[in-house]
Amino acid sequence: MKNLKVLKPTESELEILAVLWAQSEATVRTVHEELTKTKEAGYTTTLKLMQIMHEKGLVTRNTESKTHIYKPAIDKQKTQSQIVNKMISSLFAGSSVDMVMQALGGNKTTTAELKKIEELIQILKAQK
Amino acid sequence: MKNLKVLKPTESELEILAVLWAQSEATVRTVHEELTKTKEAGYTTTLKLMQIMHEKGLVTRNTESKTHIYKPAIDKQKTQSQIVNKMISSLFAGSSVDMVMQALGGNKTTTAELKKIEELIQILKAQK
DNA sequence: TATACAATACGAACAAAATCGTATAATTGC
DNA sequence: GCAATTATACGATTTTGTTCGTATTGTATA
Repeated sequence: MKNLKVLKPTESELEILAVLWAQSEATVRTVHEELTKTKEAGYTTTLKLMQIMHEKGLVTRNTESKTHIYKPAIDKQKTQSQIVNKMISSLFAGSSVDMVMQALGGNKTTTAELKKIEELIQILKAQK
Repeated sequence: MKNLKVLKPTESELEILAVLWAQSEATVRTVHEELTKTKEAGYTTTLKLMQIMHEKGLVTRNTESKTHIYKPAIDKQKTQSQIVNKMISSLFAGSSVDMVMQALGGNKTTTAELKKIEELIQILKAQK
């Protein structure tokens, strides 16, 4: 009995999770430095956020040494999928295709990437 | 000088915008009835939300008759793209492909939809 | 025209998230 | 060992979003 209730990370929490997913684990300082590459934030703010995330069970932490080490406690794929699906249903009236079009339409996708998606589509079609 | 500052609708506001986008225009009552198909909400709550959206410039309204008529004031495509792009950058480390894979991977996409995406890809490839 | 009904306005309360200051404890380098 | 530094804890405040009750006004109709 662990993740029964759906944990819905906030915007800020997602940013922190993204760092943790990328690095597997990190200290508050590391996370904070990563975040401040993109946006303004005070150190204690990041600290507090991560403490709250710990309370919520979004992260685990090792407190053996003074400097705590945090790890993500929820699955990256699952979380991504949850959020994407929610967005598809609320913002794209349930049409994943519409969303994909929006995502790819920006013309920023390289040929190689397009090829990758084509391959995925082949696989999916084969499964039908 | 219209949309200079990025208007970031909240969750609830997006739900309302979705209705307005779908119907072009609507009264509070109509929007509210649409919303309550999905979720619980008091009428005055919806009303208040729409009034706030008006203050923020997310919608316009015609107040000639007693019953006001609301229209979306921000563009559907632009808004969708904004949100999707933000998600790609914050949740998928900037990889639109990763997000597309997540969106399509759920195995809920029909063959017809897959075909549509393939066509889109052809078009995009032709543009390179 | 009076009554019932439907709509808006508005303020207040509540809730959730984010921000930050300060206290305190551990650690490090002289 | 002590000062400076770095970390956590924690409470308080602020900000933002949501919810709802109540007052008021317009509208239709009996």
